[in-house]
Amino acid sequence: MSEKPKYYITTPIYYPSAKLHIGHTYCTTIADCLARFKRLDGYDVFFLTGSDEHGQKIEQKADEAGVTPIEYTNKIVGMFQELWKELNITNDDFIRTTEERHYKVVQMLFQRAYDKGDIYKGKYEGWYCVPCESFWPENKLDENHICPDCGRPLQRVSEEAYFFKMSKYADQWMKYVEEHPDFIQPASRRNEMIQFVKSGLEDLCVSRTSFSWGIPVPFDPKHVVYVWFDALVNYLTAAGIVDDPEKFHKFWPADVHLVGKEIVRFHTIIWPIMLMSLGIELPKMVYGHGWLIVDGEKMSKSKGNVIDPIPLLKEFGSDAIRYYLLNDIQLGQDGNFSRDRLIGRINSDLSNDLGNLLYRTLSMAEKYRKGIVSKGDASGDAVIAEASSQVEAHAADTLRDYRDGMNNWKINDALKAVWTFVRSLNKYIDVTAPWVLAKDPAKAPLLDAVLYHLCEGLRITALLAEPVIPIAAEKIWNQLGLTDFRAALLADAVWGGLPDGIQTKKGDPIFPRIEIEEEAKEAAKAPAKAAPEKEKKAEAAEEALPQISIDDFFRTDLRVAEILTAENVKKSKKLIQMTVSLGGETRTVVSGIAQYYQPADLIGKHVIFVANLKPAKLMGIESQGMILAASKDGKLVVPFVDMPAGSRVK
RNA sequence: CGCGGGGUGGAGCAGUUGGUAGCUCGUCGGGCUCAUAACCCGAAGGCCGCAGGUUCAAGUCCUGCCCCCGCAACCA
Repeated sequence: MSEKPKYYITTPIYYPSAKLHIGHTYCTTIADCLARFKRLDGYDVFFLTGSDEHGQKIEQKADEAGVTPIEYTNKIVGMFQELWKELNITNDDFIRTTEERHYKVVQMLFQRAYDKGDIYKGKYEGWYCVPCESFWPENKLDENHICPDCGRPLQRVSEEAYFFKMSKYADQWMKYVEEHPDFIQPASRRNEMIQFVKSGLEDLCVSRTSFSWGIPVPFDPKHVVYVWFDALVNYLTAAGIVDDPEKFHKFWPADVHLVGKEIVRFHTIIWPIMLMSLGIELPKMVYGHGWLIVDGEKMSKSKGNVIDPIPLLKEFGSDAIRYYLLNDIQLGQDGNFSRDRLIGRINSDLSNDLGNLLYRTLSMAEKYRKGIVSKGDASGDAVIAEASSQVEAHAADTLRDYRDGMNNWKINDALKAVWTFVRSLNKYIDVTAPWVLAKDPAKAPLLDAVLYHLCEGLRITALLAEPVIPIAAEKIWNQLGLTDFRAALLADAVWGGLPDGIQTKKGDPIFPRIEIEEEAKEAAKAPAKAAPEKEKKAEAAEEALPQISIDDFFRTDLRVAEILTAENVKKSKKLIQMTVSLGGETRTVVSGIAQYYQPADLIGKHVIFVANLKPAKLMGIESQGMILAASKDGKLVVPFVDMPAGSRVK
């Protein structure tokens, strides 16, 4: 009686300062696919995701919204959970860092590290740029101590904080990583991290006094625990380190933390060192996946090309999105998300290859055999016998390659193997031509054998496809006349599992084709979810503005301003700093137009200027207003006017 | 010399320890009629960013350069 092997996989816990985008969806989808695969392969799986809810930013956002921080995060975290439901994510737990169970763990572990002498009270000493409001560590500065951003002199400042002795463990870390080459994956990230540690580790600031939305330091409650000692510990909390020692014993260490490349450093350096200090075993692997790029550009709010997965899910269904993300994107590196490609993959792989295979197979079963599929006998025809045994052998090869791919972080290779098999079944139909066999009653055993091979091939395909397209996989299973899909295991994906004489039940196509014309109509109807996302977003934003009264309008003080000076902001690609005259007074303004205008072309020009805009700091420079510009398709044009500086614009 | 990723048929990507350059889509031609205008077969299309070097042999290893894209780091 051997116990089931266990598998503990996590995603990062996401920060609820905004809705999740397709990038988070990508990460969670990968984790879900692996979790489902392991379950299918007989593992006892614990799959964790959650939310990281503390910190100054949440505190501010909640304040702006006029609610308490927990009210704020409740709402956004609810949206996270809704998204995971829509995507068919099978997480076994959802941890929120605001939960009681987590407080206990953080405080206990913080205390433990403190008792051990690895946390000490110190002063956050550093060089501070007042205009930029940012700290700079010594090693980023030269002997002049000027701000790397704005070039102004820095001030030496200090504030009380607790520190964690990272530096103490640098050698131990290096030794561990050398002895565990698989700990950081892929290898390129590992090399990056080794370089980083070689360049020297500094102790980590683990508490703050400047905000209060966090877990209090147990022995010094005016401090709250800062970021990593709070967030990373979630993996222990959920595994039951305090509440459920038996569970913890079973599942810890985690088999893999799946993270985006931007947080690989925290998960592969800070986290292991924390665990070393706490005397807790390290996770077996941290895998850093790449990012999703949208039509060649990184997603960002300012570009307006952030993709919201919800409309996509509503339009195409979770299986299609999952399939696309898992098949079309290379795991270790950045991948391109494109709506056109998504539709292309749905049509060619899901509708044409797989969906149509099921549909035509069951159509023939229905037409020729009233839906009943018997094993038959292929030996009466050399060609059919040969083709049939090839299908059987291919099924076994497919299972092997699929397993290899799934186990080695090559999900797309695994899927490629499955789809090669699917195409071979389509070809098998062509070679055996069942419609010919159906005309000759003497060939009934051959026809049965062919239909059986097709259905059995589809049964195996359904099992292998489950981690990726769970809904469709179950539909295939049920249409074949099978039951209890949820209880099926990968071990059942061997040839011959389909019962003799089973009654199939053809249904509607499992993946209807997406017709391009309909798609265009759909896109026209619903701009927000249509491609190219970029432009549509911009249009939607414009349309979305509510009507305002004339009084509202006059609250904006628009003036003609003359540009007196203009220069590129140092180290900035986008910003131009200008001084402008409003007739009487002059203002400093920073504008993101450097990619479209040369400073020299601006001097002397008269532009429309928002004179009563609240000042804001950009690259450390205070911008006291805004120059109006028209934007379209990512291009900017500043309208010039021929009126004296200071003129009111209305 | 700030850090990192990348340049491979029209598009998007694979190419393990060097050994005949592959896949999907698209295009063109043919086949089939069970099927969701689908499926099957075939073909065209590549100085593997550039230039050197190592080697019997380089997409792959080394050096230099060019170009694109992220981040640091900002579109008020």
